[in-house]
Amino acid sequence: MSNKAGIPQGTRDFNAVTVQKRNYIFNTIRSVFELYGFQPLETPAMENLDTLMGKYGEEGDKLIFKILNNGLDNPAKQAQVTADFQKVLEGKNTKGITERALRYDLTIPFARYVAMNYGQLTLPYKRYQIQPVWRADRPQKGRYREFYQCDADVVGSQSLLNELELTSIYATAFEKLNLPVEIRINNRKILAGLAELCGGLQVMVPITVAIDKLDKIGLEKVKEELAAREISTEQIAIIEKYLSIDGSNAERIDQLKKLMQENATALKGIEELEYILENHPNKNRAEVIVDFTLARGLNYYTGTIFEIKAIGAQMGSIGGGGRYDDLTGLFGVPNVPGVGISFGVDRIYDVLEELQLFPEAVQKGTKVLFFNLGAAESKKAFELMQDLRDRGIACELYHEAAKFDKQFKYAEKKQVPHVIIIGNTELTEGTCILKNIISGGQKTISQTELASQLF
RNA sequence: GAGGGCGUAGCUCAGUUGGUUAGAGCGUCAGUUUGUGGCACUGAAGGCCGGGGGUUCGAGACCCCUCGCUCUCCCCA
Repeated sequence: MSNKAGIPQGTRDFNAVTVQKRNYIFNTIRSVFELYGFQPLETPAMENLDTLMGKYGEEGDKLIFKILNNGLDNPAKQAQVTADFQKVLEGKNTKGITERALRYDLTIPFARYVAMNYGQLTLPYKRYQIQPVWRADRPQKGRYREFYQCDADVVGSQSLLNELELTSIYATAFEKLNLPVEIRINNRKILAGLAELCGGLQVMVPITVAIDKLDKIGLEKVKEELAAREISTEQIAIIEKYLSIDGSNAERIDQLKKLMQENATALKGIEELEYILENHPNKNRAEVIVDFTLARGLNYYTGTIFEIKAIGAQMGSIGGGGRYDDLTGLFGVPNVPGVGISFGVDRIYDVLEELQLFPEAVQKGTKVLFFNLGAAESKKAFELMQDLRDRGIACELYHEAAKFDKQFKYAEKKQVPHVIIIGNTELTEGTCILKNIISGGQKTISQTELASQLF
């Protein structure tokens, strides 16, 4: 096996059928975004490394794909490059070696864009963005190094109406995709309140990291992890109570209120949560479930957080998002609140495939194949084919004069439903044979009749 | 970052305790069949058995290294 062809780990080629199925997902989500008044935005595949570093936590920084600078082999710069590379070996980033990176998500580039164009934007600015992102992760099931995100964010508005809209977008889009999901929501203020009860905001991150793992590692392991992070026995007891909250949404909120007592931060979070539960408009389309153990990794969230779980499929979350108070502050424009959601298209694809929920009509291709039975015949066929194309019907003429056998097999493999045969006889008579590949039936019609034929 | 599994024809995979010329199905091409496909039959092409080293009279198989793919954990969509 010489020169084996290959593509980078964690990336994929998409064949015709796959692209069509993916477009079905993209188009569905895009149409819902636009229905809710969101406008498209596209940003470059690469960003300045500075823009991305430090935004996704320590783990995230390691997963950013960095782009090597050009011209490192320039002999004149050799001493500097050698010194810079030494820094890289020590684990430091340096502009001498790399100053650009592939985007890691769509939210930070969006924040960068808002900061750069703040004066020109009509606020609140509602944008959607559908583009690939790259992560230097170890690929595995449902995890790729190149994958698409579909984000919708609103910046410049504190209003909880935005949360209602985004909840509704989730419900509507997944209903259109015919995919049953549960929308889990929580509020970072509740988690902050819990942290306040357990020693202060500085323990919020370790607490959220630990409780986020509850359904994976179980209560005992979570408690062990908390203890390892110097959280006292009484405080762990509070967290245990917090985690044991159960029942319907109303029951859960009730229990939480008792636990949180007079904590103002938590009460604010609960109030926001209740508002969304009471007012979101598409209750019949998807279930919204309060999940106090939901934390989400990204540390810029400050209010409502969302996560989407497909019902009946073995898959991690297929979407998520939340509210952030000050995303653009990192780029010099403070006090711009926002809230956003994201759809994980690649995972949605895998789930739709697993549950066989793609509609038949997604696959579309050539409708009519003209047989090629010689020079004069194919010339006429070409003419007639162009008329059909002008009517918007997808057609092909077989690429060379070949035996029937081959032309039929071509039509079958490409699942072309109709073939038109123009041979010697038909050419002189001004007719053509119209054959349905699926039924096998055929009829001879005049070439002029073809213009009114439906396919 | 940690740990499993797998690399044999274009694809999916067999290949016995190590044994002589490495197989099947699908696909491709040709023919049965120069104007009617799917089916069937016949035939052909197609392999440094991922790469390198070692053990052995002998390695696709055993050992070491290496590269690639895949899955799990961490983390995430």
